[in-house]
Amino acid sequence: MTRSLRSDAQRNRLRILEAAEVVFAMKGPSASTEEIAQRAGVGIGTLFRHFPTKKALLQAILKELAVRIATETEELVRSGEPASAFYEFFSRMVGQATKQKTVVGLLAEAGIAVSVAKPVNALRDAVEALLAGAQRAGKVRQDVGVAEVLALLTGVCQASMHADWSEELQDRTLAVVFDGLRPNPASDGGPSLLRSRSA
Amino acid sequence: MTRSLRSDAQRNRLRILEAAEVVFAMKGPSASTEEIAQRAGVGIGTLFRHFPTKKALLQAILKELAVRIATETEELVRSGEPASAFYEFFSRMVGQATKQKTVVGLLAEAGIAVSVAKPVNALRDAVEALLAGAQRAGKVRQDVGVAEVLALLTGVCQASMHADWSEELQDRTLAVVFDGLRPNPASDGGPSLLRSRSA
DNA sequence: CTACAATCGGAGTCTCAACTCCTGTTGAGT
DNA sequence: ACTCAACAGGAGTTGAGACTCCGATTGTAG
Repeated sequence: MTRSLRSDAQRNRLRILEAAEVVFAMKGPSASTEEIAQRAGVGIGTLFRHFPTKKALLQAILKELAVRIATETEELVRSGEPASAFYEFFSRMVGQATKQKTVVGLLAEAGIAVSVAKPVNALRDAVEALLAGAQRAGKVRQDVGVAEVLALLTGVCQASMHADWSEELQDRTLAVVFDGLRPNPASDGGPSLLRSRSA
Repeated sequence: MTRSLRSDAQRNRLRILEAAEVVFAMKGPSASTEEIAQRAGVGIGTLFRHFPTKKALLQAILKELAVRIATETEELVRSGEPASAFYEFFSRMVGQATKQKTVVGLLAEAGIAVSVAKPVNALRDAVEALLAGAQRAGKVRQDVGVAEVLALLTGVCQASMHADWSEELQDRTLAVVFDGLRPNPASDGGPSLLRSRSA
């Protein structure tokens, strides 16, 4: 298998990971590897020794992020009220996106139909559980699925990241989305755009 | 003022504009100038003679797009039913974004508080009129403003562009947003996330 | 038809960022 | 303490894309 790294190598690997997380969060995936190396206090060569390509480094960060968020989300699922948990999660996510540009990329990957990576799937599953709970509690309409939720989440995050919204605008926008997600007591009669879920 | 260009120069300018529109629409703003020049059937030098920087070219395209969309939108405002016009416009916009990557950039600019360019402001005004009409017709709740609408529109467009959605997912997502935008007959009582509009 | 200024074209420059290579250094087993 | 494979570091290579320069062309005024 993989023999354990020399102590200094371990330390540097960690430093690089930490630096990359910060830099990618601030500047997005287009941040330069040199900046990361500098922030980590290592040479560029060292960075590429540990992560053969920039893409590999980005994926490592994304994976870590996915695990952290998935864990948080699972906790939300478990501990307590499914009613507010779902909306809480949604808000928190959007709030982070403004500063954590990485989450947007992450969500985009989660939106892809069949994700290969396990942590991303875990995140998707956690969101699904959250949604299911809120639906059982009657706080989210029955006819939406994870796909739409992820889609909405991605959209709002991306938009809020690009043009940085005021907190008020963010709240207002979320309020509209949330109202759309809530079950509508007066939904009998009018022709809905929503076809009933077939599968 | 500006003396009229030589005939061949006019022709080339047009060709470049057309080519740029197509290429930017397909590949987004990161498309290379060389590809545009090639598609237009002119040399790179010619391209940069007409548009001193890539940015200038992009802005020219964006401006044109803004004018076209603003015009269409104004027509929607004028001719007929304000009720469906608003939702029609929203849907159409999202539908285009998948293939016209340029519209996303355009909307992002429109979201900025004080836009400098006239065409962009015209677009914003047209959307505002559309919204006002739909609100007067009772088809959109009173407490949303252009800012939120533009924000929502941008978000959904960006998301649909990035991961290309199936048509069904697109419809479902739009349905949720639309339901959020509609006035809620049963909105008395429950604590709403929406603070009443102050200004 | 001629002259010539406006225009064209594309090889070449410049910049920036990912990635490589090789020399010097160091952790750790003996 | 000694050895040496593993590792660090950063100058240098490579590639891509925006932009420049100037000799070759061409529209058009006279």
